[in-house]
Amino acid sequence: MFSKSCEYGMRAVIYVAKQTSLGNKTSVKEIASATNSPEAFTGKILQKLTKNNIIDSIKGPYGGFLIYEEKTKTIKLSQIVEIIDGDKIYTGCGLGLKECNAKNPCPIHDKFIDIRSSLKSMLETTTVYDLLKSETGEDKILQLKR
Amino acid sequence: MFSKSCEYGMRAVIYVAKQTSLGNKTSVKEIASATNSPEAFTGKILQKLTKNNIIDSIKGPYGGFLIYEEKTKTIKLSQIVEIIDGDKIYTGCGLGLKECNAKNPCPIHDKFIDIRSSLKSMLETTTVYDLLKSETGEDKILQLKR
DNA sequence: CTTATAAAAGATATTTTTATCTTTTATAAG
DNA sequence: CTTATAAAAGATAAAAATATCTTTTATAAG
Ligand code: FES
Ligand code: FES
Repeated sequence: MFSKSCEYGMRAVIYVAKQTSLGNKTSVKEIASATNSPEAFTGKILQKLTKNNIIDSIKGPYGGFLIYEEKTKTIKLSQIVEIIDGDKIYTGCGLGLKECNAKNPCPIHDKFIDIRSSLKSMLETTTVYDLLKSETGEDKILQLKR
Repeated sequence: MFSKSCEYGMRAVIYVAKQTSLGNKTSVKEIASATNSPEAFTGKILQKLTKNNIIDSIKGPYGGFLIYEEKTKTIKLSQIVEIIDGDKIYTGCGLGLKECNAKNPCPIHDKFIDIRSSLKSMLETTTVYDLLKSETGEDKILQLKR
């Protein structure tokens, strides 16, 4: 569904948010290890997310990454996906035609846009904050490694 | 959503089915041109689809690819996708964890499986035959190039 | 049997994605 | 000011996906 880069990115943001909520800044090394992602590559992705103002970073000793809780309420999964994977998943044709166009639909258009819309809507209505909150109770673990 | 190979494959199967229904066998060259796909690469994909018994091929003069109408009723999009892209799209975790497991769910599990299931179900309930039939009338064009 | 045609199979090349390594910049603390 | 730390930036490298080219096999027709 998503590229590896995007998966690493989403896992990283969730982990950073969790750590910030616990009062910790966290390093590339720690993020990569906690999310089971390659370290240097994760660094590149964090760079991109920082440039795009999803997370914040602080250089130097006692530095690291963080994202304030208030901000987690405004960051939607759709933003992370779009920054890393672009908007193909929201606008692209299921058969890979250059443009998806209801006026000139491909054979799977009607069925495909239902799915595509649900996905878009799910990503747009899910904030990082939502993911930190347990849905079933207080102690659901944030599972990011396996 | 799908790999380019998979997109080419779906477009090719739809085109072959359409041509068969018109009484024509069709060549790699014609399929590639009609679906706007790279010729040699499309040949490879057609090979794979033939081996997996999705379409039939005939070598030599007056040869080409075909898929009988009766068969189009039994071939689901899900089969084409699985042959080319594997089952990651049906079973994989949205965050890319090694396994998606409801007993040990990742933070987006609940929301993600809804989408994944709808997609799976859509692909499993859509046959190649369905795609050849107009949904709004008799003369909806099969759009495979753009 | 020979020739022409078209797919199958195999080998190679290109591009994109993923991953790593090195150098630079910022900054906290002594 | 110097040192240590950690991210940013830039340069390479490796792997996977996409694409092409060449050789082989099957077969229809003369
Ligand atoms: S035209 Fe193909 S999905 Fe809309
Ligand atoms: S565990 Fe991640 S989607 Fe199921």
